Amino acid sequence: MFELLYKKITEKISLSEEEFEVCKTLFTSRKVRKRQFMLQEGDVSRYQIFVNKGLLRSYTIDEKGTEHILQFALEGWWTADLYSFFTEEPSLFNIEALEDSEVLLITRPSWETLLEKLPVLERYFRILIQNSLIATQRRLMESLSETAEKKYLKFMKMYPESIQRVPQHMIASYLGITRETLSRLRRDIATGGSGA
Amino acid sequence: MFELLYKKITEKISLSEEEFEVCKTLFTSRKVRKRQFMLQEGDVSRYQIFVNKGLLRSYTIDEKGTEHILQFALEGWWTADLYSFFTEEPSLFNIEALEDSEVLLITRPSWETLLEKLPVLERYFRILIQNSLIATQRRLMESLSETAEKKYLKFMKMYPESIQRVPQHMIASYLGITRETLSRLRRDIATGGSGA
DNA sequence: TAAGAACATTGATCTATGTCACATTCCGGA
DNA sequence: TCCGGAATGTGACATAGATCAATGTTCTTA
Repeated sequence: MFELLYKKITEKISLSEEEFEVCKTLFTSRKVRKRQFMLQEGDVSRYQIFVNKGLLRSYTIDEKGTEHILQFALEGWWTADLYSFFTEEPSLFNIEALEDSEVLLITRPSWETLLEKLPVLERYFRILIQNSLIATQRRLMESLSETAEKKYLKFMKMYPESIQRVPQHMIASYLGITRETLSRLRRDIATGGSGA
Repeated sequence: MFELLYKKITEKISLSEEEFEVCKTLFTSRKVRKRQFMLQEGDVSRYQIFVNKGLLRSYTIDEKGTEHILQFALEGWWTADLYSFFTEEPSLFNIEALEDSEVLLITRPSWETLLEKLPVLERYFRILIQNSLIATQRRLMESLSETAEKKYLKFMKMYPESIQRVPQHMIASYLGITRETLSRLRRDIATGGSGA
């Protein structure tokens, strides 16, 4: 149940199995079914979520009712609304399972305890968040400079696995284009397209 | 010379003046003139930059030659190309002073030393990067969902006067619109506009 | 295993914003 | 204090992608 988390942590920092025992006492495990919500807009994000198995997405809905996906979270990834988690303000995000999944949850108080007992985890989370920031900055720059087609091609290269598991209209929503546009540009790529 | 840095750090974590002495030995100070570059595309980002005084911007240039501004960095802010800084790969970013400025620089090796000697700074940097991630995620979601005009109005609300004093074409470039579009929507706001 | 829901495709049309070209204003340095 | 380049403004036109509407396809679950 905790193997993946231990593996992920020790990829970034060194942590003995004895130290890791502390983690086991502070996380709780939960199974979630496809389409089940871990967080709904307006609620406070009570947990940081580690995905043990399955796939989640976090997204907002704008005034027009259009969904915008911030993140897909696969096995071994973390997700949460960090702002809401730390400030306890209501969240603007929804977090929903796209497949039957298994997650590890940690509450804010447990998380504080964890960092007190294992301060070396500050480094782990710093690295994690740092990589996330780098990726988000890149995505922002690309969203401002690339055409819809290039964004899609880069996404496919970057996340080949997600392509198989996520419906197209959600990929469109992640890329900031409509499902119709994505459908059309896929057709164009498939026919004459770019390669040949 | 180090007062602002000390103030900024102790806003987030507690650090005695004695401990802070270590910092003083690991940073170097530099004055930069307006239009001077701290980093140019293709070079490795050798420093993390703390802005003591003045204003910098970091930006990329796409294949069409269009500039896209990732960040304005005011007094008390950090900037760097984190990816390049940590991987030592050539950077895709330029970092340029928009005013005569004064910065504190820390190299990668010094930064590693700093964290070894003062591990409590892991927490400081974690919090810093976390806030940056939250802000970048919000900016990304807004760039996907808002009109040019709303993005501009939010920008004006969000940022202090000093940033609003940067040339308009740079604000346009930060918002991901052309200077012509910004010019026109400012006219529209000024005349009939939104308020009245 | 059938019916409804979710998902994908396609055509016609619309629109916000980009592009290009030129005029005007502003500002820093000799 | 004047010059030249940077910055801004504006009109005419182009276009990527959105929107609307209809149809076809594939899950899923009772």
